[in-house]
Amino acid sequence: MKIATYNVNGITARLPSLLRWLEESRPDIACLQELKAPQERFPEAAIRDAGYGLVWHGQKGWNGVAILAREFDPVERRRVLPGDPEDLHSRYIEAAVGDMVVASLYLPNGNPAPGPKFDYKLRWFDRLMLHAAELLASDAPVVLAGDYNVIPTDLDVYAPERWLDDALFRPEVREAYRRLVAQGWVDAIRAMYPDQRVYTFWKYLRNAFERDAGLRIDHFLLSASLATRLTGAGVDRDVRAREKASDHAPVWITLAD
DNA sequence: ATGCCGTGGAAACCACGA
Repeated sequence: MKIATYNVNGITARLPSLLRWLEESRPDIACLQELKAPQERFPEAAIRDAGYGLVWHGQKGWNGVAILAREFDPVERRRVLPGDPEDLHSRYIEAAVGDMVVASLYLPNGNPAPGPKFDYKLRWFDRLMLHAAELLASDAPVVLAGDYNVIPTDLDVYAPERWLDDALFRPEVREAYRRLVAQGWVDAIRAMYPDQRVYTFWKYLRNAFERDAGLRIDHFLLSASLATRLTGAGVDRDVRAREKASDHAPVWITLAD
């Protein structure tokens, strides 16, 4: 079982690349973020033609998340993170895929910090923590996959000293991530690569990818029953190297059946 | 230190990203 997460940075602009990657990588489940398309303009037919059932939550202009499952229709459980009826950003969708619960999430960026956007990020984090605790208590196999916009540690950024005041790396955010994981989740990429630098995002600017000036901000959090099945993980860096690439690379894990 | 690049929406520039 292969599960991937991929911030596409615009599903419309990325559709050809996405379809090529799906065919090559053949994930059983793919969580997408930053669709940047309204609900009715998501290219559903093209994804279904590629062999994937799906649920998605679009939004005009920004955000947007989806869950794709190969030869399977995910059963939507929720399309908002509970806790704030006034939050209209489409940043969370959750579905059952077989006996597994899968969430695709796009945590707010939070810059500039401090400020209202940073406050929103921290509030969103609090809501995620409450919901994640409920999911853990359910004892279902759960994977929370997506763009967390969190650099967890110094090992996850090419130049930590340059990111100290950034909303992705501020102490409050690292602490929130640490507390979330401490509920009992396993950070799958870090579990597979305890000491290595693994990046999932490189800015478009200044040849960041060629210099490998990257960040690890796309994460898989696994509940305990899934973590024991973890057999592999990787980043499809070749996809990031292509023409017309997203600034994020697809990230994936494999689980024993 | 920087929005230098990229996307989308609206309008031929702007917001936003991380």
